[in-house]
Amino acid sequence: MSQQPDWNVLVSTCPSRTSLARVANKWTAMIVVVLGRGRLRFGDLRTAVEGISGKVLTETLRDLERDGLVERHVYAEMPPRVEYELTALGCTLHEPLLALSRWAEQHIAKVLAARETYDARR
Amino acid sequence: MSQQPDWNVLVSTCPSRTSLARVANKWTAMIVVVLGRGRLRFGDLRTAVEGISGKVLTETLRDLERDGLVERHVYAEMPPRVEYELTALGCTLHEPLLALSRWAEQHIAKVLAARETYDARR
DNA sequence: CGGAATCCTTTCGGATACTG
DNA sequence: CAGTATCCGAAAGGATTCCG
Repeated sequence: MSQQPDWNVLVSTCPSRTSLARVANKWTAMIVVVLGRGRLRFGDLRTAVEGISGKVLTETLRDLERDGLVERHVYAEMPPRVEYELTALGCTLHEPLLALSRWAEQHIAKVLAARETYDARR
Repeated sequence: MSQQPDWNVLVSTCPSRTSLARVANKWTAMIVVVLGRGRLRFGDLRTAVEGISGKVLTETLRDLERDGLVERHVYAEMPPRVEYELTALGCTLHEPLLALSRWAEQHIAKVLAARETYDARR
Protein backbone atom coordinates (compact mmCIF):
# COMPACT_ATOMS: atom_id res chain seq x y z
CA MET A 1 0.00 0.00 0.00
CA SER A 2 0.98 3.64 0.15
CA GLN A 3 3.30 5.16 2.70
CA GLN A 4 5.97 7.67 1.64
CA PRO A 5 4.11 10.26 -0.46
CA ASP A 6 1.97 11.24 2.52
CA TRP A 7 4.79 11.98 4.94
CA ASN A 8 7.38 14.71 4.69
CA VAL A 9 9.66 15.85 7.49
CA LEU A 10 10.02 19.24 5.82
CA VAL A 11 6.36 19.98 6.45
CA SER A 12 6.15 21.50 9.91
CA THR A 13 2.90 19.79 10.87
CA CYS A 14 3.82 16.36 9.53
CA PRO A 15 3.99 13.76 12.33
CA SER A 16 7.13 12.32 10.79
CA ARG A 17 8.97 15.40 11.99
CA THR A 18 8.34 14.41 15.61
CA SER A 19 9.93 11.08 14.80
CA LEU A 20 12.90 12.77 13.15
CA ALA A 21 13.33 14.94 16.22
CA ARG A 22 13.62 11.85 18.43
CA VAL A 23 15.86 9.95 16.08
CA ALA A 24 18.15 12.79 15.01
CA ASN A 25 19.53 13.15 18.52
CA LYS A 26 22.98 12.36 19.85
CA TRP A 27 21.79 10.35 22.87
CA THR A 28 19.41 8.32 20.75
CA ALA A 29 22.19 7.64 18.26
CA MET A 30 24.64 6.41 20.87
CA ILE A 31 22.09 4.29 22.69
CA VAL A 32 20.81 2.64 19.52
CA VAL A 33 24.38 1.99 18.35
CA VAL A 34 25.23 0.27 21.62
CA LEU A 35 22.01 -1.73 21.75
CA GLY A 36 22.71 -2.85 18.20
CA ARG A 37 25.40 -5.09 19.67
CA GLY A 38 22.83 -6.88 21.80
CA ARG A 39 20.53 -6.71 24.79
CA LEU A 40 22.02 -4.82 27.72
CA ARG A 41 21.07 -3.93 31.24
CA PHE A 42 20.64 -0.39 32.43
CA GLY A 43 23.94 -0.06 34.27
CA ASP A 44 25.99 -1.50 31.45
CA LEU A 45 24.27 0.78 28.98
CA ARG A 46 25.13 3.70 31.19
CA THR A 47 28.75 2.62 31.26
CA ALA A 48 28.87 2.10 27.51
CA VAL A 49 27.49 5.54 26.71
CA GLU A 50 30.17 7.45 28.58
CA GLY A 51 29.07 10.55 30.37
CA ILE A 52 25.33 10.08 30.10
CA SER A 53 23.47 10.84 33.31
CA GLY A 54 20.99 8.41 34.81
CA LYS A 55 18.19 10.85 34.28
CA VAL A 56 18.86 11.37 30.59
CA LEU A 57 19.35 7.65 29.99
CA THR A 58 16.07 6.84 31.70
CA GLU A 59 14.17 9.52 29.82
CA THR A 60 15.62 8.63 26.44
CA LEU A 61 14.92 4.94 26.96
CA ARG A 62 11.32 5.75 27.92
CA ASP A 63 10.86 7.77 24.75
CA LEU A 64 12.40 5.03 22.63
CA GLU A 65 10.19 2.47 24.31
CA ARG A 66 7.12 4.63 23.68
CA ASP A 67 8.01 4.88 19.99
CA GLY A 68 8.34 1.12 19.78
CA LEU A 69 12.09 1.13 19.16
CA VAL A 70 13.26 -0.43 22.39
CA GLU A 71 11.82 -3.16 24.57
CA ARG A 72 12.21 -3.23 28.31
CA HIS A 73 12.64 -6.50 30.20
CA VAL A 74 12.19 -6.45 33.96
CA TYR A 75 13.34 -9.32 36.14
CA ALA A 76 11.71 -9.67 39.54
CA GLU A 77 14.96 -10.11 41.40
CA MET A 78 16.69 -8.42 44.27
CA PRO A 79 18.60 -6.34 43.49
CA PRO A 80 16.50 -5.60 40.40
CA ARG A 81 17.72 -6.31 36.91
CA VAL A 82 16.37 -4.50 33.86
CA GLU A 83 17.50 -5.17 30.34
CA TYR A 84 16.89 -3.23 27.15
CA GLU A 85 16.99 -4.41 23.58
CA LEU A 86 16.08 -3.08 20.17
CA THR A 87 12.73 -4.15 18.75
CA ALA A 88 12.44 -5.20 15.10
CA LEU A 89 11.57 -1.60 14.32
CA GLY A 90 14.52 -0.38 16.36
CA CYS A 91 16.82 -2.69 14.42
CA THR A 92 15.89 -0.94 11.19
CA LEU A 93 17.13 2.27 12.76
CA HIS A 94 20.47 0.81 13.79
CA GLU A 95 22.10 1.02 10.38
CA PRO A 96 21.28 4.67 9.67
CA LEU A 97 22.43 5.76 13.12
CA LEU A 98 25.55 3.62 13.00
CA ALA A 99 26.33 5.23 9.66
CA LEU A 100 25.91 8.65 11.21
CA SER A 101 28.15 7.80 14.16
CA ARG A 102 30.79 6.46 11.83
CA TRP A 103 30.54 9.59 9.74
CA ALA A 104 31.31 11.65 12.83
CA GLU A 105 34.31 9.47 13.63
CA GLN A 106 35.66 9.25 10.12
CA HIS A 107 35.42 12.93 9.29
CA ILE A 108 36.25 14.54 12.61
CA ALA A 109 39.80 15.39 11.53
CA LYS A 110 38.50 17.50 8.64
CA VAL A 111 35.85 19.05 10.84
CA LEU A 112 38.42 20.03 13.46
CA ALA A 113 40.62 21.53 10.76
CA ALA A 114 37.68 23.48 9.37
CA ARG A 115 36.85 24.84 12.80
CA GLU A 116 40.38 25.99 13.32
CA THR A 117 40.41 27.78 9.99
CA TYR A 118 37.04 29.38 10.67
CA ASP A 119 37.96 30.53 14.16
CA ALA A 120 41.32 31.88 13.04
CA ARG A 121 39.58 34.20 10.58
CA ARG A 122 38.98 36.65 13.47
CA MET B 1 46.84 6.17 6.94
CA SER B 2 44.98 5.62 10.17
CA GLN B 3 41.74 7.29 11.15
CA GLN B 4 38.92 5.27 12.74
CA PRO B 5 40.54 3.37 15.63
CA ASP B 6 41.44 6.63 17.33
CA TRP B 7 37.95 8.13 17.37
CA ASN B 8 34.95 6.84 19.24
CA VAL B 9 31.76 8.79 19.83
CA LEU B 10 31.01 6.64 22.87
CA VAL B 11 34.01 8.10 24.67
CA SER B 12 32.82 11.25 26.38
CA THR B 13 35.98 13.24 25.74
CA CYS B 14 36.41 12.20 22.11
CA PRO B 15 36.13 15.18 19.75
CA SER B 16 34.04 13.09 17.37
CA ARG B 17 31.20 13.34 19.86
CA THR B 18 31.00 17.10 19.32
CA SER B 19 30.63 16.38 15.63
CA LEU B 20 27.93 13.79 16.29
CA ALA B 21 26.09 16.32 18.42
CA ARG B 22 25.99 18.77 15.53
CA VAL B 23 25.09 16.22 12.92
CA ALA B 24 22.53 14.22 14.92
CA ASN B 25 20.16 17.17 15.08
CA LYS B 26 16.80 17.67 13.41
CA TRP B 27 17.57 21.13 12.01
CA THR B 28 20.90 20.00 10.63
CA ALA B 29 19.22 16.99 9.05
CA MET B 30 16.54 19.02 7.31
CA ILE B 31 18.93 21.72 6.12
CA VAL B 32 21.43 19.24 4.71
CA VAL B 33 18.66 17.28 3.02
CA VAL B 34 17.37 20.42 1.33
CA LEU B 35 20.83 21.65 0.34
CA GLY B 36 21.48 18.22 -1.14
CA ARG B 37 19.17 19.25 -3.96
CA GLY B 38 21.38 22.17 -4.81
CA ARG B 39 22.61 25.59 -3.82
CA LEU B 40 19.91 27.76 -2.27
CA ARG B 41 19.55 31.24 -0.95
CA PHE B 42 18.68 32.01 2.64
CA GLY B 43 15.03 32.88 2.07
CA ASP B 44 14.33 29.82 -0.03
CA LEU B 45 16.03 27.62 2.51
CA ARG B 46 13.83 29.12 5.16
CA THR B 47 10.75 28.39 3.09
CA ALA B 48 11.85 24.84 2.36
CA VAL B 49 12.46 23.97 6.00
CA GLU B 50 8.95 24.81 7.16
CA GLY B 51 8.63 26.39 10.56
CA ILE B 52 12.30 27.17 11.15
CA SER B 53 12.90 30.64 12.59
CA GLY B 54 15.39 33.03 11.06
CA LYS B 55 17.48 32.93 14.16
CA VAL B 56 17.79 29.15 14.27
CA LEU B 57 18.47 28.94 10.55
CA THR B 58 21.23 31.54 10.81
CA GLU B 59 22.81 29.86 13.82
CA THR B 60 22.67 26.38 12.35
CA LEU B 61 24.14 27.55 9.05
CA ARG B 62 26.97 29.28 10.93
CA ASP B 63 27.76 26.11 12.81
CA LEU B 64 27.68 24.05 9.63
CA GLU B 65 29.91 26.58 7.91
CA ARG B 66 32.33 26.47 10.80
CA ASP B 67 32.51 22.69 10.59
CA GLY B 68 33.25 22.92 6.87
CA LEU B 69 29.98 21.34 5.77
CA VAL B 70 28.39 24.34 4.14
CA GLU B 71 29.80 27.16 2.06
CA ARG B 72 28.38 30.66 2.09
CA HIS B 73 28.31 32.77 -1.06
CA VAL B 74 27.63 36.47 -0.65
CA TYR B 75 26.72 38.66 -3.61
CA ALA B 76 27.37 42.39 -3.25
CA GLU B 77 23.95 43.40 -4.52
CA MET B 78 21.10 45.46 -3.25
CA PRO B 79 19.00 43.93 -1.88
CA PRO B 80 21.62 41.42 -0.74
CA ARG B 81 21.66 37.85 -1.96
CA VAL B 82 23.32 35.05 -0.02
CA GLU B 83 23.43 31.46 -1.17
CA TYR B 84 24.39 28.33 0.68
CA GLU B 85 25.63 25.05 -0.65
CA LEU B 86 27.10 21.84 0.65
CA THR B 87 30.87 21.49 0.52
CA ALA B 88 32.46 18.24 -0.62
CA LEU B 89 32.55 17.23 3.04
CA GLY B 90 28.92 18.24 3.46
CA CYS B 91 27.96 16.11 0.48
CA THR B 92 29.30 13.02 2.22
CA LEU B 93 26.87 13.77 5.02
CA HIS B 94 23.88 14.08 2.74
CA GLU B 95 23.29 10.38 2.27
CA PRO B 96 23.30 9.41 5.95
CA LEU B 97 20.97 12.27 6.86
CA LEU B 98 18.67 11.65 3.92
CA ALA B 99 18.50 8.02 5.03
CA LEU B 100 17.56 9.15 8.52
CA SER B 101 14.86 11.50 7.23
CA ARG B 102 13.44 8.76 5.06
CA TRP B 103 13.47 6.40 7.99
CA ALA B 104 11.33 8.88 9.92
CA GLU B 105 8.90 9.16 7.02
CA GLN B 106 8.72 5.48 6.21
CA HIS B 107 8.22 4.25 9.75
CA ILE B 108 6.10 6.98 11.25
CA ALA B 109 2.92 4.91 10.99
CA LYS B 110 4.40 2.19 13.20
CA VAL B 111 5.81 4.77 15.57
CA LEU B 112 2.43 6.45 15.93
CA ALA B 113 0.79 3.11 16.57
CA ALA B 114 3.40 2.26 19.20
CA ARG B 115 2.82 5.58 20.92
CA GLU B 116 -0.90 4.98 21.04
CA THR B 117 -0.41 1.55 22.55
CA TYR B 118 2.07 2.85 25.08
CA ASP B 119 -0.08 5.80 26.14
CA ALA B 120 -3.20 3.65 26.39
CA ARG B 121 -1.50 1.43 28.94
CA ARG B 122 -2.41 4.00 31.62
C1' DC C 1 20.21 -1.82 40.90
C1' DG C 2 17.15 0.93 38.57
C1' DG C 3 14.80 4.14 38.90
C1' DA C 4 11.67 8.52 40.56
C1' DA C 5 11.67 13.18 42.48
C1' DT C 6 13.62 17.47 43.19
C1' DC C 7 16.44 21.42 42.25
C1' DC C 8 19.11 24.12 39.52
C1' DT C 9 21.87 25.75 35.46
C1' DT C 10 22.50 25.79 30.59
C1' DT C 11 20.95 25.66 26.09
C1' DC C 12 17.38 25.93 22.63
C1' DG C 13 14.42 28.41 20.22
C1' DG C 14 10.58 31.85 19.23
C1' DA C 15 9.27 36.95 18.78
C1' DT C 16 10.37 41.44 17.97
C1' DA C 17 12.90 45.46 16.56
C1' DC C 18 16.52 47.29 14.02
C1' DT C 19 20.31 47.78 10.14
C1' DG C 20 23.35 47.76 5.76
C1' DC D 1 17.00 40.45 1.82
C1' DA D 2 19.76 38.67 5.15
C1' DG D 3 21.07 39.23 8.73
C1' DT D 4 22.17 41.06 14.10
C1' DA D 5 20.75 42.15 18.82
C1' DT D 6 17.83 41.58 22.55
C1' DC D 7 14.56 39.53 25.49
C1' DC D 8 12.18 35.82 27.32
C1' DG D 9 9.91 31.35 28.03
C1' DA D 10 10.55 26.38 27.26
C1' DA D 11 13.14 22.48 27.18
C1' DA D 12 17.46 19.86 27.97
C1' DG D 13 20.35 18.07 31.05
C1' DG D 14 23.43 17.61 35.37
C1' DA D 15 23.72 16.62 40.53
C1' DT D 16 21.76 14.95 44.45
C1' DT D 17 18.67 12.43 47.38
C1' DC D 18 15.58 8.85 48.35
C1' DC D 19 13.17 4.30 47.66
C1' DG D 20 11.52 -0.78 46.56
